[in-house]
Amino acid sequence: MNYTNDANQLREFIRLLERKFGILEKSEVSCCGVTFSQCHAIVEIGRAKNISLNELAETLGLDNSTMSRTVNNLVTNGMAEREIDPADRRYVTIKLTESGHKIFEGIETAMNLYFKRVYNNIPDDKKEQVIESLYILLEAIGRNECCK
Amino acid sequence: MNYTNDANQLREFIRLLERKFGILEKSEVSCCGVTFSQCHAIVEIGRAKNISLNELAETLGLDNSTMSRTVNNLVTNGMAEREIDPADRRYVTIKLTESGHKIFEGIETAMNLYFKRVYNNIPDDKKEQVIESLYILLEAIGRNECCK
DNA sequence: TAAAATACTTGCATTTTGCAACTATTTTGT
DNA sequence: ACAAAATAGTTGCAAAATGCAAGTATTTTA
Repeated sequence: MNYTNDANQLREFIRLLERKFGILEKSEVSCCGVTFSQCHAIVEIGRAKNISLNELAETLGLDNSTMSRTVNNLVTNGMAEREIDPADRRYVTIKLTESGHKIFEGIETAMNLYFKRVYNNIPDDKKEQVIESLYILLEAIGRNECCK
Repeated sequence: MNYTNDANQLREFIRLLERKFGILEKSEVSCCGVTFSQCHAIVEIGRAKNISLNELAETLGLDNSTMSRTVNNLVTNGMAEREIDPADRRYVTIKLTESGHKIFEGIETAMNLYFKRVYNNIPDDKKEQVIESLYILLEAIGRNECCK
C-alpha cells in the first residue's frame, strides 16, 4: 500500500467535502434571511441555550471583537439578547430571543433533514462504517494537533 | 438502529471536521504570506497549470467578479499572470509565475505533510475503511444534490 | 489594596464577497 | 451574412467579516 498516495487521496476527499459543505452553507444562509456569520452564531447560541461571548468566539474560532460585533447584529435585529452575568459581571450571557429561536429551529430542521437524506443515501451495510470512520478521522486529526 | 440519531451523529462529526479544517486553513494561510482567498486561488491554478477565470470561479464556488479581483491581486503581487486565449479571445488563461509556483509548492508540501500525518494516525487496519467511507459519503452527498 | 488578569467593546484598516452594469468577443438564428 | 443572443471577463458599488490594538469594567491575586 502506498501511504503517500493514500494520504493524498485523504486530502483530496476532504477537499471535496469542504467544497460541498461550503455550497451547502451558502444555500442554507440564503434561505434563512441571516448572514453567514449570524447563522453560525445562532446555531451555537441555540445549542448552548446561553453562552458567554468568550466561549462563543472560542467555539467558532473567531476573535472576540468579531464575535462581539456579530452578536451585536443579532441583538439589533431582535434575534438575541445580552445579559450581564450577576455572578461575574465581566461575563455577558448571550441567549436567543423567541424570534431568534424560530430561526434557529428553521436552520436545525433544514440541516437535520439534509443530513438525514445524505445518511439514507449511504448503503445500509456501510452506514455504520462511515460514521465510525468519521470518528476515527477526527481522532487522527486531534492526535496530530496535540503534538506539533 | 435509529436513523435520525445516526444522521445527527453524521452532522455532528462533519461539523467538527469543518471546524478542524477551518483552523487548519487559517494557520496555513498565515504561514505563506498570502491571504485566504489568494491561497485557494493559487492552489487551484497550480493544480490546473492553466485555467480560465470562469473555470476557476466555478471550482471555488465564487462569483466571477470576486474571482477576477482575487486574480488581479495575484497578478499585482507577481504570483500569477493573465493571457488572452488566442483561440477564443473572450477567455483569459491564468497561470502561476515562478514566484507563484514556489508559494504553490510550499502550500502543497505543507498540506501533504499534514494529511500524511493524519493518515498515519489512523490505525493500520482502519486506513482503507476511512478512505472508502469518505468516498461513500461524497457519493451520498452527490446523490442528494442531483434531485432536490 | 495596588497590580495583574480577564471579559468584553470600539476604532480602524483590510479582505472578501456578490449584484448590476459595462466591454469585448463569439455563436446562433433567420 | 449579419443582427441578436450568449459568453467571458472587468469594474463600480455596497455590505459583511475579520483581526489587531487600545480602550473600559470587573474580578483575582500577590
